[in-house]
Amino acid sequence: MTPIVRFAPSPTGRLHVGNVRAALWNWLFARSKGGKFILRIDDTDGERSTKDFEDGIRRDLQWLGLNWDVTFSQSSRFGEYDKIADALRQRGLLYPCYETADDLERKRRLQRARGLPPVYDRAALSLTQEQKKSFEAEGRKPHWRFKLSQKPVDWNDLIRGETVVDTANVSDPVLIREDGMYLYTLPSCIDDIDYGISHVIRGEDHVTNAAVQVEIMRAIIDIKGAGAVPAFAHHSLLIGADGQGLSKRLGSLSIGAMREDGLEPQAITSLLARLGTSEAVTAEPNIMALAEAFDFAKVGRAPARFDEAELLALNAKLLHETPYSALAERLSALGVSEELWGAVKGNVTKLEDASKWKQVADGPIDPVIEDAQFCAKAAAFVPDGPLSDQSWNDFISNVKDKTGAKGKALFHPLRLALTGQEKGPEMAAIFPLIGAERARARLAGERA
RNA sequence: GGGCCCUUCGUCUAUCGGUUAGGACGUCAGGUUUUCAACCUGAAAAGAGGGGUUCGACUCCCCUAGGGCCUGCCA
Repeated sequence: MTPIVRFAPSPTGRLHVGNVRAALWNWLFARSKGGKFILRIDDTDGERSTKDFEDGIRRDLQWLGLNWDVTFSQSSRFGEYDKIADALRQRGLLYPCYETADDLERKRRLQRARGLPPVYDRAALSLTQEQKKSFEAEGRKPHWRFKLSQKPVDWNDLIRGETVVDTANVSDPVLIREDGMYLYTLPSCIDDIDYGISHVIRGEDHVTNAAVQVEIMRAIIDIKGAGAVPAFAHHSLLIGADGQGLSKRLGSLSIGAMREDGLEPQAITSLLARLGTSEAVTAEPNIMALAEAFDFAKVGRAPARFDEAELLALNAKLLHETPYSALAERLSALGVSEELWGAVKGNVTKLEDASKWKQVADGPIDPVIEDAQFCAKAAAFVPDGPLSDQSWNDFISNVKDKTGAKGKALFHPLRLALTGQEKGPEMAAIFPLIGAERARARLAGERA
């Protein structure tokens, strides 16, 4: 049986590192097993969902290389949800409640104050027909809760192992709001059954939900007379480099922001695929290679730290290892030649850094003159005509002979004058690209 | 407040009662580059604390501390 998995974002915000990790692991698992990856847009909340967010999510996933086999939106399936909801009502598994949000809030506070878990007391279950009618007569609309079994639900989680959640400690979930809008819970369960989802891979913030969903899915399977409860894999969530939860600063960790910042998608997927696993994090230009090594057995249970500095370092490493041919289009758009890339790639963190070195090669830049006399003397030894690979060596030997400078005292002032930078690529490689004329001018302290 | 999960080098982790506690990234050192970065090689670096159980605990149990998550008419 080949797996069918889904990533189900709600289009109420941008994709960030946290939900991309879930998306990526779903994708890697599907691809490693020759399965299907479904992108489902959970847009039952018509007020908060926007087309812009949906488009953004699709764009981000595509940019990362996470292509999908099937995609659909929940808003196109309300008819299906209505059918199941009716069947659940008939079976007494979906019952109307008339408490207001304030009522519920008050109850919860009271329970908490008494040291009790804030679980819904099912008061609505003992409402008489007359009471319900009088609520309706007042113009009150019910919200609808699913009646849980109040028994332990267990499953063998692919990451967490044997997991048990006692639904006696969980409130009967509201499936339909007072205004008739579906919460994500029921549509998600129906879709997972209808689309034959074999594995639900997501964050551990859904562990309790899983128990609830198992019960709902069993009811749906019973109604339909077909379908199967999927396997679950709940991974730990990411925390920040400071060891604290990520939720507060998710905005800056959006994939869109990273793209705009000039990061390579492969750096992001390389890090997120292996962070929190026993697999070493390496710069992996080919996302399929990540899929081949993917295995739930390698996934740890402790929260893993996401460090932007690590991502940046990985981005640099990736670029250092990438040949010109793979980047030709983007580099030529920056006006960076293969020769220049070869000389400077070891000194870039982001691709756009190559522009800085193009500027150094083509000018104009302001030289940094440490020792004007020394630089002026050196200028006299810049060879004439086009410079070659050998030119730097010839030049430096002459300067050394005539000035007596050597080592750092020799190189440092020349590097500063010629490139304006403290550090950079090997001078022998970049010297010919700067050219004799500009080199003389810069050594004289002129902008060139 | 209640529930669930977690805690090994700075970081991600291996170990599934007996190991010189291994690897990767980072750090540092050396090499190379007649400088720096890059690159190559090497080194330093860890079982949160306290109790048990055991001939023997990183490993099993309990407590403490710390962290994450859930506890919504959000997802």
